[in-house]
Amino acid sequence: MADEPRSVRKRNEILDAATSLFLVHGYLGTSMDEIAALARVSKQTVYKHFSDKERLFEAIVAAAVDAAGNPVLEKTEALAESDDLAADLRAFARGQLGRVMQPRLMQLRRLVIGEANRFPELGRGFYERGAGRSIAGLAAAFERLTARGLLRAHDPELAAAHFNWLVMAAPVNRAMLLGDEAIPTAAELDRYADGGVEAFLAAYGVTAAL
Amino acid sequence: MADEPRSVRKRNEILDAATSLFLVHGYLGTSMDEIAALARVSKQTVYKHFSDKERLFEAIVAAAVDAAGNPVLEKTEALAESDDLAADLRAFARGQLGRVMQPRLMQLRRLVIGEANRFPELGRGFYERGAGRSIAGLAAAFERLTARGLLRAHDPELAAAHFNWLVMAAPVNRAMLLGDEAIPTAAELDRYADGGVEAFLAAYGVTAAL
Amino acid sequence: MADEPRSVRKRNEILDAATSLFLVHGYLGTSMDEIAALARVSKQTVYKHFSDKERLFEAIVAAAVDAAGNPVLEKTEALAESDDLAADLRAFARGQLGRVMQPRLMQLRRLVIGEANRFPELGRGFYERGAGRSIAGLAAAFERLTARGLLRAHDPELAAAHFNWLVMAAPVNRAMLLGDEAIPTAAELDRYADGGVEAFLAAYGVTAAL
Amino acid sequence: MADEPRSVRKRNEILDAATSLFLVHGYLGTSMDEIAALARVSKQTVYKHFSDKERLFEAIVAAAVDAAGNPVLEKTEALAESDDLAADLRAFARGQLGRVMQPRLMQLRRLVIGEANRFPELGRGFYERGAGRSIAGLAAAFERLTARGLLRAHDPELAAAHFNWLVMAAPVNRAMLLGDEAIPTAAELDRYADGGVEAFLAAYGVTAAL
DNA sequence: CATGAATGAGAATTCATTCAT
DNA sequence: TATGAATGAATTCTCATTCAT
Repeated sequence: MADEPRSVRKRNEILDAATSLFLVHGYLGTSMDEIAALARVSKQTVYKHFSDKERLFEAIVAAAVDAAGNPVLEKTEALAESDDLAADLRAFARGQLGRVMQPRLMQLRRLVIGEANRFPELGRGFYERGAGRSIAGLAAAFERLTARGLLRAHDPELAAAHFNWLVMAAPVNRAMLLGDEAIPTAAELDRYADGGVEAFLAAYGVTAAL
Repeated sequence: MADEPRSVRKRNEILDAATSLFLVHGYLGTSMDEIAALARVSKQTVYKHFSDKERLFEAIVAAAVDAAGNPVLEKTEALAESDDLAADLRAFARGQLGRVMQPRLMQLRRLVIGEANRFPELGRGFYERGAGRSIAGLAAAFERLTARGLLRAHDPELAAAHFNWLVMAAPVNRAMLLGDEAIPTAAELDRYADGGVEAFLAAYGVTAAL
Repeated sequence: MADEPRSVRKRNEILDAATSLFLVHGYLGTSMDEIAALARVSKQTVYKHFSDKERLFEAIVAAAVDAAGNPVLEKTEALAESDDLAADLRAFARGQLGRVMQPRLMQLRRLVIGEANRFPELGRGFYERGAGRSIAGLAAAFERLTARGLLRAHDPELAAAHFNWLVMAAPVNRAMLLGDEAIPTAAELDRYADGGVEAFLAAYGVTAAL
Repeated sequence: MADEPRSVRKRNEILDAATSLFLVHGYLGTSMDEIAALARVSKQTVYKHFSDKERLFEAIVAAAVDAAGNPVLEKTEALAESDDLAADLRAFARGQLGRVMQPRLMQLRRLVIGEANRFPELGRGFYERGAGRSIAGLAAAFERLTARGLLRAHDPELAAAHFNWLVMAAPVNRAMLLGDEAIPTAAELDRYADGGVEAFLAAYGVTAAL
């Protein structure tokens, strides 16, 4: 771990430098010189590892998306077998929202959206690993929960999207447009999550039928 | 009107050219030369009208946001006095979603988000005239509807946000990341709208209580 | 006088504007646009009166040199017939020094020196109407005064140069290099003048021989 | 010495090229392209060594002023202990005048004066290392010589200025305004020097009192 | 006659990329 | 392997000057 080859260490330093620059200044707003300088590496070294600025950028974003992770599948699988759905949905919602609203992820989302014309594949990757995966996982869970009689989701895909965005859309949209200072505190995020879950259960829950 | 002064005509041609270029290639990706060429105007003329690239960009975005309009207030006021809430909400949702999902507006949203670090005021303006205004108008309407016994929105602001994003979030988010080819057809948009309204009424409607 | 033709008035406004700009920013540092704007005249009007930027500049400097005047000849003629040489030399020195040290003239001198490579004739004109003329006038006076036995100037030309620069050189050189804030007060200038005259008389006067 | 690093050699070539161009065409009249071309260096290399045109200019002038030197202090110290004042003053005057009147120094003086508005510090530096230092050194010497009874300089500072300008002012002023062709020959300069010294001694010497 | 526009070049500065060393 | 230099084009912006209207 401390003994990884020089080359790998340099590569990571380049990735780190490039990531923080690209996230803040965008693709065109970041120069290879700045990246090399921040990574304290010669420009040649950068080009040795990444043949292109485009390729470097794509590697950056892919790595950042990966790093952001989205361990939703394990959680939705657990959700499908929940015994206290309201509580478990709340916990799930809080977890997901807190993860998504990290400043770095917000910046990454802005970056990917801003470059969607230039790098369409990045947008697709971001979507698929992000909201797409969440909604797919939720849809499977909601289908199972409906089968178990704990939910009434005739169209599980749609219900999953509704759940996802009831929880996320408002803070995400604000943060996209209003900048990182508009990112709510953890407590506020919890309220967004709880409010979304409450509305979702009112719409799709079975307890309402009592 | 056909006789407006040359100067005004030129100015508009510049604005048009700059808008289409900025929307597609972004701020840094668009050069003043390209703008002048597309407007079939000399660079000097561009600079005589807009002292700066930054100022030209801001003017572009402000004009585009204005042009996008958002005549939500009249509509939410009508909504507040609705006699057939389900139908009227559906109509409202369809109208808003169709308006918001116009390709040009999608591009503008991508642009503003991508440049939010460089031009924070633009993000704020976009938010306030867009989702912000919609939600505010809806909140007022929902408060009135709750008073009239047609809705149960204890927290009208939150209910408004929920309505807005139940209808919009899924297609907007997809289009942001997946590009204009991901913009659904009108029929699909109507389904999104109807599905969102249905979920909203299930959660906040009074008919469920019957 | 109040009724001079429009054209002449405009011409003077252009000259005024150009003068103040050229004096401060130099030839290359001043643009025709700025001149036209400051004169509140269209650029065409500027070009109607002065076919060229070069020609305008030359006209400016010539006019400024003329305006600075140098009414030295009348005074040196009077000097030649002085009955109280010490007092009259002092008065003359003070007058000349005060005239030369006006900020506008200092700026003009800087300008002409700075552009001496580009506009050699301007330097020549400035020299001839300035120090050159003063020294020539003084030389004639000193020759007469020597003939009258009031001075011992075997080489009147050299003595005139010595007089001129004993009085002027120190403050002029300082002001050239140290800027207008280094221009001495009137009282200080008088001391420079008196000191120069005193040294001159010690070197060239006849009273010392008593 | 022949083996100095490439980088240093390039830097010096840039400095040389920039100096000769700036001296002749001034700050605005010289372009970075011309400098790079004359130095046979790419523009990037220029910018890698000097981040700015302004900074390059300042470096040029500072280096030129330094290179001009002004080893006046040693000489004035020797002067203070002179046994043959007239001869030593003449030698000193001839040396200083010859040094100051070098064409390159004249050009530098014109440049600094012409840019005194844009670069005030350069004017100050030039003054302090030039006339200012000379006069200060002379003043100290004259004070000592007065104490030794070889001179009558009640106000040594003023006497020093008088000496300096009696020798220098006429040719310097002519050369400033009339261009390098007006620079006198060495023989003429010697006559200027001798004439100045003679007048100075007539005014401030003690032999006159015999 | 005077304004707005056009021209065409040139300014400073920066860029991504590649070649020497 | 990595540094400095080179390249060659592109960027924003300004300039002097000239047409049209």
